[in-house]
Amino acid sequence: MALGSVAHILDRMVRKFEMRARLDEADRAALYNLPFEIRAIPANRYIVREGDRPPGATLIVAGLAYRHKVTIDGSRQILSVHIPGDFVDLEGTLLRTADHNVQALTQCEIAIVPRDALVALIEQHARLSHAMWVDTLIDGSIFREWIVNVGRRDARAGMCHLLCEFARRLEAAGMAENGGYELPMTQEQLADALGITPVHVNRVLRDLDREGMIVRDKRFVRVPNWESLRKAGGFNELYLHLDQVTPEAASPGDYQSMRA
Amino acid sequence: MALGSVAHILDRMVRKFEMRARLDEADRAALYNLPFEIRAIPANRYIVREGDRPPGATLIVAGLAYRHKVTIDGSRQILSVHIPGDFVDLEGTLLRTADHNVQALTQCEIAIVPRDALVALIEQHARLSHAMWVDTLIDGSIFREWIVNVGRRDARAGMCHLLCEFARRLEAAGMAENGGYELPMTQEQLADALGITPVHVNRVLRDLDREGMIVRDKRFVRVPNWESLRKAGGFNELYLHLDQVTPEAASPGDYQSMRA
DNA sequence: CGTTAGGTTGACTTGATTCAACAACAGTGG
DNA sequence: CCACTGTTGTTGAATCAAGTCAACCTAACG
Repeated sequence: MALGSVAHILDRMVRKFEMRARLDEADRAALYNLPFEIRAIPANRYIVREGDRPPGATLIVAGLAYRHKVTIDGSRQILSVHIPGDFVDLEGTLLRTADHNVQALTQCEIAIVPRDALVALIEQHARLSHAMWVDTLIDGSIFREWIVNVGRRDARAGMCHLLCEFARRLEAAGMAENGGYELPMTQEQLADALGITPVHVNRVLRDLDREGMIVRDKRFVRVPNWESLRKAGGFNELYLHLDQVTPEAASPGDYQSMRA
Repeated sequence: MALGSVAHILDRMVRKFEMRARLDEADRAALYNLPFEIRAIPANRYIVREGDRPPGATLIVAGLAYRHKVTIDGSRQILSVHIPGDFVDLEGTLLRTADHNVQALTQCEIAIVPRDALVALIEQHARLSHAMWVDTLIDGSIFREWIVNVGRRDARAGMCHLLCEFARRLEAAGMAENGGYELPMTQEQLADALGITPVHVNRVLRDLDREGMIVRDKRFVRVPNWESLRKAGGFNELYLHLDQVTPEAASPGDYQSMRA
């Protein structure tokens, strides 16, 4: 994507896929020519519900959203948090039915791309299909790390890891100010992401704060010492595949601006 | 795949992808013409290590394998268990580096498909690329359910859920005898899959056995009352997408034999 | 036939939950 | 403008599910 071009609704999505495979002009044009319908979603509104058969794929254009499942006894597990540029329901679109819920974390703007247009796109553009597949693989990698986070890290380490992940992802997306970021999640939502209780989230955050691992101002989090947070969470960003380009792809430097 | 044909090394893989998208003769032929190298792997041998850059994709031909990660403090989390027909390291092949380990659970036979051949295949066969992508989406769905399992189910429910998942998957693959199956995992491995300790696994299994929820003979598990195990685990097989065919795909009934 | 991996059980400890109260704050309507 | 209300955050005390430690048992195997 040429620098200096007028910002477009789909820019973030296109930019992301350019990091996933080497696209040519036709690929880019095809992405930008996708039909879509923009919709504004207030915070906390459901975007997809388990069991839905959505008519199209949902792309986050602005705001944050999260996936979650609710168990039979009513407890909720948050599965991932998504940022602008992410498709959040390829499952519901390409598989038959959505197997989990997607809900707006903050106020969102979403673009709905009709299923047929998406299917036609991937049938006609092998590289785009490849890029989207790689994207799905990376999502899977993040899910795997979350299994580790809830399965094998205690509350404190899990929280540190989660904060590290958000920091790096928001930073990579240019959504973090220097040394901190706005994390618009309630403690209850953090609890549901970590598989613990809100009360315990509160205690863990308090302790991290007291020890100087983080500095909180409302929901803005600042990390004075990245290295100690990273160690406390056992965080290794390999699983985010932030530098992911296919081996054939762009020469080094092309995406440096994304990695600050 | 025509019934009655001579069994082929790649049959299970081809059969699986036929459930993921409607393939034509050329697609099938391309799959069967993939070059590969067969290798025998003893139980517990590593197949892929975190950080590896494998030269090709590994397909399980016979036996079981599992993915896992080890945290900084040495505890292990098992991420998934794989059966014949599954590719286990598309991550290492299509992304730059493997972000987790893959280890043989039992003695395995694997087929290694060179990376270039695989990339050529997906570039030339949109439907195959689609099928494999759908497969990755389903893997992701299973990972998500595992996040719920370790995050929001207690040890007992988690174990029941895990046993249900294995039952259904092995059944769908024709690897379960009626009413039971061989689960070749040690209690330590079950513990690492559930994010608990081996000692606790032992107690949970003992309790389930005493209550008549399961009947054990070595590692062969029989489920006398499927419905009660299903309820105790809060198991809903939607997430396995066992019936997954693309909407345009095969007419109903084609795969009934798989679902006993 | 000793060695080892896996399984089993009891006693004790601990990280996290539960319950319950209260504080801070934003929004809403009289 | 303030009282009212609901959501989110905070803290203490009691309880519990799961972990830890340690002993011992069993079966497989070179």
